[in-house]
Amino acid sequence: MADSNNVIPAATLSDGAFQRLQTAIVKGEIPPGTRISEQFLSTTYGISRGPLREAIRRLEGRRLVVRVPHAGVRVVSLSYEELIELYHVREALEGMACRLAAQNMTDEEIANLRDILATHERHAGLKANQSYYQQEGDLDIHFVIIQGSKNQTLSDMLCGDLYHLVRMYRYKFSSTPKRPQQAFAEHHRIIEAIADRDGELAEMLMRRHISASRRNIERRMLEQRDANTSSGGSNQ
Amino acid sequence: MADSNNVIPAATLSDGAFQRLQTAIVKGEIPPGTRISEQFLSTTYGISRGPLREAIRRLEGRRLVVRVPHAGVRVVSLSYEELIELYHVREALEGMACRLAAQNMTDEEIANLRDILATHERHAGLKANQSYYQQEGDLDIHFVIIQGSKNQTLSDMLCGDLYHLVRMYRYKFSSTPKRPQQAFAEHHRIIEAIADRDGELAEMLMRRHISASRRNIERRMLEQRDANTSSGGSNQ
DNA sequence: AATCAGCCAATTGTCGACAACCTTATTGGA
DNA sequence: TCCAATAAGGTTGTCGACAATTGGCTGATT
Repeated sequence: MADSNNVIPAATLSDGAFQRLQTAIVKGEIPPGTRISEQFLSTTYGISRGPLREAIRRLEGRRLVVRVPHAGVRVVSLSYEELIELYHVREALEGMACRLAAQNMTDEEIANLRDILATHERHAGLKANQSYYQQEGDLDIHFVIIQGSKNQTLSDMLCGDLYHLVRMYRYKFSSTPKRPQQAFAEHHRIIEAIADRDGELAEMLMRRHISASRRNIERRMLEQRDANTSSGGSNQ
Repeated sequence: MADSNNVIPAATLSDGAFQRLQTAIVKGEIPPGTRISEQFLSTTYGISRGPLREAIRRLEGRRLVVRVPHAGVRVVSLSYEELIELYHVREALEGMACRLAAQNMTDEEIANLRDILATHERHAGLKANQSYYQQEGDLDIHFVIIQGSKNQTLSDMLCGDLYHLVRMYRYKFSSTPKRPQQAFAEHHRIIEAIADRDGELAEMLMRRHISASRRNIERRMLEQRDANTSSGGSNQ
């Protein structure tokens, strides 16, 4: 999902391996930093090393795996700095998506957006509010807004490569006590701006929303580094 | 160039083919829409089809080529709509880059930026002003500002994939009479904002700058469509 | 005991051949 | 004359085997 050409049932072995590997990486089934053995996957998937290598090269082009010549490939593992960089990119891109969504979404789509928010509200009321972040795809406010921009290029970048990459790391930092309620209120205001067709405001609110998430991560990471003063830090 | 890992002298045949192909595509030596024959390139580059296919798959992951199973791959060819979409993405991303550049560039780098602008001014004075757009790499204002953001992820996205893709199509529409002088003035204001460390203003100016280019393309494309009313438009 | 040299196993990189599929030219019929 | 079915040719997809390089292990030397 999230990819437009994913309904096609794998026209070729390489395509199949690519799809399986991408979803496996992106859903966290293969943890970041894991070394990928060609021979192992070859026997696991029941295909030759040829198509498998081609699939891996495609992943490499998408920056989902990192390869060092003659040594092997590993699932990409974001350092703290790279995660922050990613949030800056998200802020810019999703802000733009939000602006475009305000001018391109249909009234029905906006109504649907409101429904999703209401559903989340009910769930948040009776269940643990940390699950607010666990929604995916059509149930994720961000995802729906991005699709609503009607900009295919933007959607592909945000939903194909970045979306799941960010999701992989979201849970790590989303457990700040007050943050979920705050995020909920922010989402509410963003949707209202879109409903008002106020692209400028919608973009600004979305950027603030993501920027707040980023600062939240920065703060928590600093605390974490203070906790263990020796040998702190970045993975990999 | 433009890629951070390009100085490495091709540790493997596949890497070499990837670099050669990427630069060839991105510099326009292989025009958009051209069909790529594996056998031809295999003999041309003097390597087997295996590594070559892996290189192509990497290009595919970067969306520089598009492939239809069992039929072959073609160099990506942007339709009018996709080009416009790309400009929206650029506006968001380069705007952010500009904001970050204003807060992260060193004084020396800013001075260098001013020098480049002055050089362009002299060239524009005595030579045809259309060549203003032909600068590349370190001589391109946009390129230098993006690098100045010190955000590696952002730089990779903008300079690796999008930068050359946009350049491929720039010449097509850049020949509007008054546009170059206007662009020059806009660049001047942007650099001043960066020098003032005013990220907010720098971002706004850069976004206006790119937005103006986009509207320019939209207008020219409309004229072009009016000219030949029958069978207008998008390639592919 | 620690370090460095050299060897060995394992993994990655490359190749040529075969199979499957698409494209195109040709031929026959309407 | 035009369209459609068919067959030939060529291109892409897949495979197994071989070569090259890396990383770790053993063991000798200081």
